[in-house]
Amino acid sequence: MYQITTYMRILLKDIAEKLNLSITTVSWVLSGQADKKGISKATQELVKKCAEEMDYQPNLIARSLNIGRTKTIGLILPSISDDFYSSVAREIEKKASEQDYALMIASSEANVEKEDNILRMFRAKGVDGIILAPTKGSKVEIERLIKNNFPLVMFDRFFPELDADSVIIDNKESSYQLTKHLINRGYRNIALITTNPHLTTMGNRCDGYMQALEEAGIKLNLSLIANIPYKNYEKNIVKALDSIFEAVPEVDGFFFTTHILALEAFLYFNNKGMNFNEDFGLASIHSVSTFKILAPKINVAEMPVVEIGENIVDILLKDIENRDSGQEIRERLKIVLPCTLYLNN
Amino acid sequence: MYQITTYMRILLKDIAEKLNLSITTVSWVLSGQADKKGISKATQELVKKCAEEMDYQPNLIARSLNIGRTKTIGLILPSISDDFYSSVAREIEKKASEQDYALMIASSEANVEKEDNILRMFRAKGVDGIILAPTKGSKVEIERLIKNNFPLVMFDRFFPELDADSVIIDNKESSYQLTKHLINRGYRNIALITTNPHLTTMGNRCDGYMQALEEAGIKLNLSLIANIPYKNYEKNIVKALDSIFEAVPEVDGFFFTTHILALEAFLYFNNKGMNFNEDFGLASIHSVSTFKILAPKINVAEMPVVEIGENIVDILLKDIENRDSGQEIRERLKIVLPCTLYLNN
DNA sequence: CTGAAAGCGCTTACAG
DNA sequence: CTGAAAGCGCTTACAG
Repeated sequence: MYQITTYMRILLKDIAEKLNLSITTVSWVLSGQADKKGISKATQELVKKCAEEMDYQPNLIARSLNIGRTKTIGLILPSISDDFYSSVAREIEKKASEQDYALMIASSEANVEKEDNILRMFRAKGVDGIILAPTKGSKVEIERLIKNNFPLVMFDRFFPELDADSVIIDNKESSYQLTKHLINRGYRNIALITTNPHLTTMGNRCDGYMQALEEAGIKLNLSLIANIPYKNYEKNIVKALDSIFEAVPEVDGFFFTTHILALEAFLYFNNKGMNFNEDFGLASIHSVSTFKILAPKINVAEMPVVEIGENIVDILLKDIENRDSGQEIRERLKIVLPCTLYLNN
Repeated sequence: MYQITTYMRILLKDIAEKLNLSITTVSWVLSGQADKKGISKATQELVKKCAEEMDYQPNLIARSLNIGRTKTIGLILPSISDDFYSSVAREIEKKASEQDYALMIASSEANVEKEDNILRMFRAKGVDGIILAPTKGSKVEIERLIKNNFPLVMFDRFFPELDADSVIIDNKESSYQLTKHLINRGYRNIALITTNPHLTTMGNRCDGYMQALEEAGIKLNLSLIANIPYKNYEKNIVKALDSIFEAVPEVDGFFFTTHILALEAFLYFNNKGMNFNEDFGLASIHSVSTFKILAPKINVAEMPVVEIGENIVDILLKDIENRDSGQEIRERLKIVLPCTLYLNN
């Protein structure tokens, strides 16, 4: 049998042979079960010292194969480098590592096929649970996991038809509050700049906008609504803004359903030499730090990144525990976290 | 023996039993060695069809234990959410997944102990190689890996005393060019805003600054040099800028050794109501997209994120191949990539 | 063309 | 207080 040359690695066997003990005894000591198994203190000391000296590192692959757990969770993001996703990833990693879980991360690039492949790969690699910011499209693979009671938490996006644990924000309420605030401040021709409104997350944000208009008795002006295709949004938003300014020159406000679009619009305004901070009422779901300089008067509903990360990991680890202890499948948790509103007058 | 209840998983054994074949045969077909081993086409078809129908997923943990390889690489970053690091992480994931490698990611939080723990954890989990943006401090664990010829590539920071593969940028040259450009444009009192100058990376950037001054016959003014402690840099930079403006009111330029400090300085300038784009010559190593609006005239040396990611993965996979084929230890590669300069006049 | 069996490095029920 | 042995689910040298 051919075994790949790997550099010298100390095994339980090596320690056992050196000390004239059985592998069993060594394993028990090093896995902290020595007292439970009644190993003498003297032996415990010997084993620990020897393991230290030889710089023993357990082979966790072997352990995983044996116990059926890897202490690893898988995270699937549409994009690793996106500001929001990478912030959530950071919180997830932090929380997970506190509980001794490692993190595998992969990018679906907003592509269902890739997402499915990653889901299958993660399962094949034996992750204990999966965290997913899903992309749109067929959900066969996800449904299979849920049906099998595989620990899975979705976030950011929400699919009412899937009975999965999920952590999202109060999309409609925050959007409603932001739009209402703009209206209260006297703006009447508020454009809605969004992307992918067919996704529940984005759809709810649009709903909030519309509800605020309706309550104020402002008629919806379709010329003020821009649905930016996400692919090449940098180009598409230029066209969309051009046509809004052409069709509705009296536009006096902008509600952006994501900070990414807001940022891109600022670039557009800036290129056009517009004094957009003075001339328009601005609002956006989420922000980045540079908004403080770029658009100091923008109204923002800030996503609670830390809480999102914490909730996700809490739920997932509970799921994992549950499954390991053979519990009944409990009802899925659907967490909705409030955004923090930063309103200017 | 107690085995954790995991949901029904199809094994090679299940397929073998169903088809009245041996596990060996099934394994050979599914791992693409059927022709080599002379399995009849008919059997091949049967096996493939059955595996498909039963939705067979190989247990990669078992495979890994057997072959001593996991097809997984580990990535250690000081911070996952940092703009530069998450961009590099994205490229690494992309390149790695193309080659069928998965990515484990962990954050050292710029803490040597954590870094060491992660290195040990990654090894225990059997990653095939490690990519590391190292933090300062003792390098015992890294040296051990290098000594053992474990596939390892460092990036962003460089330690001359470590004989490791590394991918960095031309820190001194880019800094020299940026500073020289400011001088050519007539600025004479250029402040140097840096952090951690004892790190080779940052030290080289400072050297570039000093070389440009020296060549121009400008005497180094220590009052214009600010070394911002990285911890709480948001607070520390305020103090540092305050004292620069107090000590050298005629300061007319700023060279930032990282975009993070530049961004924070813009916030400061902005809060003070300074017209910093008009009054100062600005330069920075790396940027973020909002610089286009915030500081349209800043001179920038842009880090080649894509090339960095590609080089890292290329080298690491070559290291892995090398070790697996039992090659001699080849000389370590120390790649220095040029930044792209964006100079304004 | 196909299979029985050993082995990867652990964990743990069972025996003494 | 300690150990021999089975098993986790694969891969593969060897035999036929």
